[in-house]
Amino acid sequence: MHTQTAAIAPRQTFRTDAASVGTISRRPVEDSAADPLGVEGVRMTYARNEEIFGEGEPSTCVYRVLKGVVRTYRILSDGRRQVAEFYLPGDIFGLEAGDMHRTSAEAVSTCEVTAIRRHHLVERAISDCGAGHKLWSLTLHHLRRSEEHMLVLGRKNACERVAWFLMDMAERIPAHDRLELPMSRQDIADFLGLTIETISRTMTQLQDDGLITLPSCRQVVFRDRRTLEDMAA
Amino acid sequence: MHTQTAAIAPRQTFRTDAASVGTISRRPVEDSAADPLGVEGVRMTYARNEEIFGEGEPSTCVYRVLKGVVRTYRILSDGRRQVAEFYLPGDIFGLEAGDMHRTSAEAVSTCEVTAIRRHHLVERAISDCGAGHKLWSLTLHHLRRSEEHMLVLGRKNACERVAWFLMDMAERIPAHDRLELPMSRQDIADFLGLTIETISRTMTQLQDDGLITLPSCRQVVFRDRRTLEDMAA
DNA sequence: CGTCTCATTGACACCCTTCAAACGAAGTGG
DNA sequence: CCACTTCGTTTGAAGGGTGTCAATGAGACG
Repeated sequence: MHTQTAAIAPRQTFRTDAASVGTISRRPVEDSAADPLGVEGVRMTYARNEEIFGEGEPSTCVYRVLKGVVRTYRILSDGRRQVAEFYLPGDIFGLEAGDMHRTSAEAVSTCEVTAIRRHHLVERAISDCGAGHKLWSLTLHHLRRSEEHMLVLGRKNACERVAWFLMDMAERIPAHDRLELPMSRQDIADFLGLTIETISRTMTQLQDDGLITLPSCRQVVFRDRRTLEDMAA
Repeated sequence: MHTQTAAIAPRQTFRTDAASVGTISRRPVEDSAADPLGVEGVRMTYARNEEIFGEGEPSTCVYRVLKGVVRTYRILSDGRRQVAEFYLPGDIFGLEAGDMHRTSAEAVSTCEVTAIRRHHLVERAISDCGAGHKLWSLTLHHLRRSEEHMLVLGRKNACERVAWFLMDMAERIPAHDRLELPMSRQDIADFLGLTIETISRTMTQLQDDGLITLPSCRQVVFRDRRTLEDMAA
């Protein structure tokens, strides 16, 4: 199944810990789950770092996150990785133009998803225009986010990227001036087109500047949202 | 109309030359033009660097390129610009999730487009599921390209970016081992997240390495496609 | 308490940017 | 036909931001 992931750089070794639990967690948890798209799906659980689908695999399902966080990404032959998006509970991922996945998807944390057969969705989109329109809107929304991401990757410096990331996550995981990061520094780095060291240095600098405090490496407390938002803009 | 483009860096001054011809060229050329999306549109011409729509404006139309090239982009308050995509004849642009444009669009060269009323398209998508499905596919295709672009911006060096760009353009503008670039170095730089100087230096280096020749700054002749494709991958 | 993984911090290198100047092509006017 | 201007491109020199390499620190777990 892993056609493209033959020669991966040493960094990706963390992925191996999923193999040990893969066969167990990949079984469906419940037979059916009602979905907001109006198509029945199958509930699945994935362990941390377990692959949900891989680049080059046939695109049979579309997924909706129930619990946990999922990342989609692409990798170059030498192991450089670009995380395209993080998907939080309620988010839908795995929609593809063709019948092959162009990105890979993995569980950032232990997570539950509903898997919806792609052809069920397409059939419904063809018969029910309302559902089709909803899917289109969803894709347009993804495209808009993707274009924003391109602006960040192409034109913003490390500080602005991190500030943007924190503001974006804070918006998606609402909590009063406090943010629990669901992903590692490496994930953030690969999302922002930086290295883990730069993420770390930038975070501590934001702390030194009095914009945030870091009770632990996964927790961020906002102390000056206004300035952060200005940096992120 | 230009709500967001108040304080732009000096670099954007080239845009002013469109103003002189804007009122003339903006008139419809023909009343109606059959479109592959099955909705009638109005043919328009735009001068080089003329704005087709701006960030923040209401999204009333979707466009199809007939002649010339269009760029869509976003800019930061200090003038940094990220070109999201170049649209060639046959391409469709201007589709938005909401009723407001999140990017701006300008004519790279003098160009003709068909403008299709957005609500006509949406109405048709709602009544004709086939058309709706086509629009969805189109958006998914854009999303796929956008994710590839993110990988380039986030993880590739200057050489790889330029090689990728040249290979991509060569694929979209087919001609035997020869490519006529429709856009300036500045456009390429802003598309690839680099500076104009880096683009120039990289191009001459590719020439020195025997991979391309540059008869003029807009013309590229491919001498070693294999190596270029390896760099681009 | 030892091990493992991930995060932080430091020193240094390098790729790309910045600033500056020269170059070339196209257009204009004498 | 030739100066002159203008705009875009090329080239050079120097600096800075981020990457690389390496060591240390901090939790989690057995």
